[in-house]
Amino acid sequence: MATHAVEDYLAMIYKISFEGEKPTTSIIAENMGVSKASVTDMFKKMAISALIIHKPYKGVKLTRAGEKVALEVIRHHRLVELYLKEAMGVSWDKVHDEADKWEHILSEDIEDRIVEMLGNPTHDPHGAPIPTKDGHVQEEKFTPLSEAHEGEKLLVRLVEDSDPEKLRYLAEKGIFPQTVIEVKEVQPFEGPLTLDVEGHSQIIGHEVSRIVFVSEMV
Amino acid sequence: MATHAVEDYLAMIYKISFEGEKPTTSIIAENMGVSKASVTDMFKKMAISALIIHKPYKGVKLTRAGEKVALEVIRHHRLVELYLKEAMGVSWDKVHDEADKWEHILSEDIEDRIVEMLGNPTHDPHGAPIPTKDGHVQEEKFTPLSEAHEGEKLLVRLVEDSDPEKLRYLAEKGIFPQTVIEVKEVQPFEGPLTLDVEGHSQIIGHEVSRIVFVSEMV
DNA sequence: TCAATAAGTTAGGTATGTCTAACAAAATAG
DNA sequence: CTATTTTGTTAGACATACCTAACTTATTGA
Repeated sequence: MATHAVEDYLAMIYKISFEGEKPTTSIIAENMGVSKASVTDMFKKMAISALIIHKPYKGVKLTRAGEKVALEVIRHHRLVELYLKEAMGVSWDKVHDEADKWEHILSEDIEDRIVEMLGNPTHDPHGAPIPTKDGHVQEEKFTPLSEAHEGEKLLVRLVEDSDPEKLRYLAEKGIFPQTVIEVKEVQPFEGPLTLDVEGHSQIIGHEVSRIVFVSEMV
Repeated sequence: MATHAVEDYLAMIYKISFEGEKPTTSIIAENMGVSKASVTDMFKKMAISALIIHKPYKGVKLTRAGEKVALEVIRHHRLVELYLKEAMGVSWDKVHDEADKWEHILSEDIEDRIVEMLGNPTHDPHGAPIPTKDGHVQEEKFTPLSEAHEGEKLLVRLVEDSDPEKLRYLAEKGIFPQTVIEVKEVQPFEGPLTLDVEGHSQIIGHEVSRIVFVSEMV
């Protein structure tokens, strides 16, 4: 069994890879908030356990075994986020930090009960897909709202979950997954966007628009 | 902040003391499933942190600070047990082991939500009182069913929660906290007890009767 | 009361997961 | 194409929480 720390590393490697970055020693160190030396040690251990393959300067690759552990942790995380929101009424900006703790102690039994209570959910409160029990996800790539153009009618699909401040801000503006927004105006030089969010005009900054991912309405 | 291990030691010391035993190095080692040397180390650390006072051969005493931590962990444990049973439908023989994991990661926020959802509960599914947030419990002493006499009409008040097998067995017999039972026959030499449990005649062994605690009906 | 037993501690070790400082190697840029 | 910068590793520590084996101290029972 992987330790909590190993689970965290594997999930992070998965996430970084998914985002199209190379999970190198430095990048993982940066994202995990630990020193590069610690990452070197961990990579060594995880390579011995056949969870990753490490090529210095090229980054790390999850083996199928490593990927399975990563997806299980991510499944736990996203299920717990949704459970906290739906069953316990925790606001969506707080569920991430709680889920970081719960993801490691969730038993099969409780996992199954949560799944049943939530009716086999497919996505967490931020729009991220929940991996299946047998270790598969179908992650989709969406466009950041920061790259939207005037006149577009967009469907919010996913919001990055790690910054509570920004999530609270977006909640105030009425921006959640499944919200339909129309882009009224895009100011140049990374300027603000004027949106129509369910009949209300909202102006948001470029910075915050980068964590909102959208797809075009058909 | 106390580590998980320290929290476990403090809760165990509280429990052992409450049961009238002296929490000595050996007894804690036995109950925690660790070596005596480990307990010596831990006692030293906890004494430095002013959580306990240790007098070799005399046992350990919780300081008020230590007691508060112990009661907080126990509060978490018992609240989670009840939550798992009431809100998630987990059977009472399984809640203990799950709660052992949850008790250490429960945030104030989630704790408050659980309390609210359960309507300020006072007792866990085994009949044990839930300490208050400010660190007080009013634990009551009950008589083990193993010491009951023929003809007595008794109210089940508490069942020890650590043995799932026995809990499942008792559940089959319909014996829970608040169940009324009449003692029909007590066989000598630690023999079986014949009970009337809500109109059904039940025979249980002496061993299992020792984890059931009762009070007399008025 | 004093020897046997039980209880407790010390010394030295292991595993996990961190760190800093020094060093090595690869990538990149002029 | 080599010098600088970036990236990565090694060496040596530290904290937590364990362990066994050896030793010491207190309790107890004959």
